[in-house]
Amino acid sequence: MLTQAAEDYLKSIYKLQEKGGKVSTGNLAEYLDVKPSSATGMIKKLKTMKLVSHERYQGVTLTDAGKTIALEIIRHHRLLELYLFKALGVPWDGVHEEAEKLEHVISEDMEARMDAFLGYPTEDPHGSPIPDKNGVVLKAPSVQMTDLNNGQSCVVAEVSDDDSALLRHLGSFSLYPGTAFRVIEVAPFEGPFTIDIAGQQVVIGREVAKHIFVNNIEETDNV
Amino acid sequence: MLTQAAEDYLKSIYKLQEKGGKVSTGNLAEYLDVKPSSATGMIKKLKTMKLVSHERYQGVTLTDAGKTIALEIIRHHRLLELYLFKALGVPWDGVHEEAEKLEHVISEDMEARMDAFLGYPTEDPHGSPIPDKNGVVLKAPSVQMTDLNNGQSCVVAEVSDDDSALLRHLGSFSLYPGTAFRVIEVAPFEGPFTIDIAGQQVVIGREVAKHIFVNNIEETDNV
DNA sequence: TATATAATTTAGCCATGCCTAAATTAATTT
DNA sequence: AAATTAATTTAGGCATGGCTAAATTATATA
Repeated sequence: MLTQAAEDYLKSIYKLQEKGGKVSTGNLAEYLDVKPSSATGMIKKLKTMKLVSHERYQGVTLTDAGKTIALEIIRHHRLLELYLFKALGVPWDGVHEEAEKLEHVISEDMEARMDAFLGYPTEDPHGSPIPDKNGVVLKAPSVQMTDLNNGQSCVVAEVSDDDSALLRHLGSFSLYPGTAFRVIEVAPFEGPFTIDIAGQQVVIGREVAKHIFVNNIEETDNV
Repeated sequence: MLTQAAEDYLKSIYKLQEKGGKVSTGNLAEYLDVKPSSATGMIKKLKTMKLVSHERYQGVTLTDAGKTIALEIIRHHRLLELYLFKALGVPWDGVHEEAEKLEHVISEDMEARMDAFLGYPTEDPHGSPIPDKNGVVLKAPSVQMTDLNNGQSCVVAEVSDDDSALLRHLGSFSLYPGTAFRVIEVAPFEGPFTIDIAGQQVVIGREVAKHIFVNNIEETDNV
């Protein structure tokens, strides 16, 4: 069995790899809120376990074995988020923190029972894909909200799950995955977005919009 | 926040204290499957935290603060056992192992949500009392099955939760808490018990009977 | 009471995983 | 290309919580 710390490193490498491409010691350390020297140490250990590849100063890559474990942990996390949300009514801005601890601890049996209870779901409450039991992830293509233009309509696909305050903010506008909205105006000079959600006009700051991903984009006539 | 190890020590001290009275370093170490010297070390640490009292060679006692934490962990454990059993259908011989890991990790919020979901229960699936949120335990008095005599009828009150094979064995006779049975014969010389459960005759070994506690004892006529 | 035995504690080591500070290597600027 | 700056790694330390082996203290036996 891997330690919790090792699992967290693998998960983080997977997520950084997914976003940015190359994963440096420094990026990884920053993401995990540890010092670079600590990351170096763990990378060395994971390498001896053949869970990552690494050449000095070159960045880390997950091996197939490492990726399998990373996806297993991510699956646990997202199944737990959805389970806590649906079965216990934990608010969507609280499920991440709870899942972060539970993900390392649940058995395969419990994973399977939650999966069945939830009807073999494919998305967590923030719209992130839940890898299936074989580690297969199907992520619908989506676009960062900051790439939208005036007059476009779309549906929220996914939002960041790790910032509780952000989630409460989005929740106050009902900006959940599945919610449709229309861009009324993008303020110039990297300004905020004014959008229409179910007839309500709402202003979304640019920094917030970076954490929102959408799909089903359509051009609509201005009102 | 306490470490998981420290929580396990407090819980174990509470349980040993409950059964036997004096808790020695050796007993504690054996119960936790560590060496006595390891127990000494942790006892010292818990003492500096004022969670236990201890004088060299005299045995350990929980302070009020230590007892509060022990009961909190036991509450988590038993609520989890019942929750896993009722909400996820985990078999009763599997809930202990799972709860053993989860008990250290769930939040107060999750504890409260499970408690509400279950209707503020007072007993886990093995008949052990669930301390309430203030740490109050109400344990109905019960008698070890080995103290029963021929012709007595009773109801199963509680069984040990930590031996999975034993639980499967008991389950095969439907010997759950709440199940009534009548003692047909106690074999002499510390022999096994022959009992009647719902018309079925079953032989229960003495060692097994030591793990079963009963109440509502009545004398009945022999058939 | 003296001695043997059993329980407990101390001393010192190991692995994990974090840290700081210093050294090394790579990348960038002049 | 040389020098500066940035990234990474190494070296050595700390806390946790195990371990073994040796010393100590208590208990039981002769």
